[in-house]
Amino acid sequence: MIKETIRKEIMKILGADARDFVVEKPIGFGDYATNVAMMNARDRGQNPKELAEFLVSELGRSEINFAVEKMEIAGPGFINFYLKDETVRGHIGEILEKGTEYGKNSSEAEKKVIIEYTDPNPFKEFHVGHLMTNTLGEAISRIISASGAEVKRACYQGDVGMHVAKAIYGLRMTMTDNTTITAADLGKAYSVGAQAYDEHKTEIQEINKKIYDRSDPEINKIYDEGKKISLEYFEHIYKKLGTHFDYYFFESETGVLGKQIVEENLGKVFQKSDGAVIFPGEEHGLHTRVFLNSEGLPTYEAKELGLAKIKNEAYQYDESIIVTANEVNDYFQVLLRAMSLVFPDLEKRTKHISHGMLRLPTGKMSSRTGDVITAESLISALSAMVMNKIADREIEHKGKVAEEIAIAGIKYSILKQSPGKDIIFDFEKALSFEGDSGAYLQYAYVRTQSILRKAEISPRAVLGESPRTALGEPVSALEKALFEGLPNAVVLARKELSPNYITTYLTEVCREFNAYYEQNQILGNEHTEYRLALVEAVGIVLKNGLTLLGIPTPEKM
RNA sequence: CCUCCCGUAGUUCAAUGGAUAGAACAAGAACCUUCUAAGUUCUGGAUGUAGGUUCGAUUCCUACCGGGGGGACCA
Repeated sequence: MIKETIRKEIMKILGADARDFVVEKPIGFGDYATNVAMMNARDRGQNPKELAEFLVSELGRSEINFAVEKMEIAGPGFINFYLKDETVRGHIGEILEKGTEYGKNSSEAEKKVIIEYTDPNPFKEFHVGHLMTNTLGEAISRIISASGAEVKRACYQGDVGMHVAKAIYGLRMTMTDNTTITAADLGKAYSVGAQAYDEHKTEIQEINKKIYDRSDPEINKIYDEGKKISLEYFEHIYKKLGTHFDYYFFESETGVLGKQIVEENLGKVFQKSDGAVIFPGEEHGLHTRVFLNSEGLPTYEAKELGLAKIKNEAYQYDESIIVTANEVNDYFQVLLRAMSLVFPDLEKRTKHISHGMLRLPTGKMSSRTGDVITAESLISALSAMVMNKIADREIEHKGKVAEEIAIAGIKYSILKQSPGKDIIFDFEKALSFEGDSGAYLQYAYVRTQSILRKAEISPRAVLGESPRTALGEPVSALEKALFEGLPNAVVLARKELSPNYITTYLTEVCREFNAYYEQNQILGNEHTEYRLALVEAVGIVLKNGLTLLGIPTPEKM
């Protein structure tokens, strides 16, 4: 990329001890700009403008001149680089050549990354919170893959514990002997069990124990079937969401190992306290947490230590990323500190990132009271409204398209924000499909494909020719937006683990494309060949970008 | 009480320490005999308060105010 070339040439001039600087693509001040002069002037006893002038004259003799038309010094000492028209237009050809590979890089070709996300619990609902984790985790997985790393997706599921006992209690109360369990029954059963917990505590605790030791054939049967139904149901959702997992880990597996790890480090890392085994987080400026409860059972904390080890045995990762809701941030701090003492080599490679809560105008949700919005009900409610809107259009597989638009609406609203903050999900706005929304991006893509279908010549035909065929008109804002935009956004999104850089960029491309579309007739004129190439480039950028976000791209809508 | 996160237009969100703080919705005014108007163009409107660091602060530091999460046997 030109950006890297500029950086490299500046480093050649200044030497390796130069202070860090950025080369970025600002809006309205040339095509690329750098703050290098301001960053380094003081060290050299110069003022920023003197240094900038020196750099500009040196750069004037460097290889960037193949691409750069002129350089200007502006403001307090920025250097603005104006690219040559053929550089910008030449990039359109590059986009077409690379096709589905455009936007990717190979900076992490040797790296192995495991990423854990979604983590729904069998016997409970797959609710909108899981939808958020899944959307973010899937997007990040794809973005890391796009930088060349090998990425394995992991899902960690709580198949034992009180929530399961409650659900089984509820199932026994609500099911008659000869019915088979459905996924919908499980959510209801959990709610029944949770509400009955205060009155039937001992009975439910008894069930919990039997789940662990598998001593009761009737409970085993309900448990095995319920778990199977749950997991099948989750797969059905994953298919809708366009996600899949390479590894499934269960609490029933991590618990045994976790307990063992804690016991091995008793007295060194962990301490006994009030009959439980704790990690004294307060000594580290955090808070103290229980790892083994007074009955000797591992808590989630201990299980997580077991999980880290199991993950590493399953896949020798260089980096392990765990995506959760931010309500467990403090807990993860404690856990990672404990891990740094038990498995320092694993802790160094582990990173926890979190997202905010999805808040609905109706208020808070609770699976305990059954007052949840499941992912599926949200998707189908939105799909129905989309169906209504596209009722009189001639589209094949209308139901599928409607669902893809609905999912795009949800995913877009999650991925347009920087992760970590709560999301206020407003049905009305997600459905209005005006302005920045999933449908806005999909619609722009559909427009590109519609034009390409109508065209009688292939835009590939212009590939071999010089992009100068279009020199009769000035370089448009659209062409500038396409120049190296997606690869830059991918690099930034990877570095910050923030897909929203890609979302924002794609929205900008769409805005420019729609404006271009209004002002310029694509088909049937002297510029058609070049403009078609441009349209195809827009289509490639949108398709590749949306795919990285996990947002589907229908061909018609 | 302790601790972590967040305060940006009326609303929902952007902004890798940089230049004139970007969008969208809502409000007002235009544009469909032209490649899908789920679109485009134009007009108003914002960094909680007080300090500090810096050539430069929405961004970093301190205090305060406001909102949310967490604080030993759930995660």
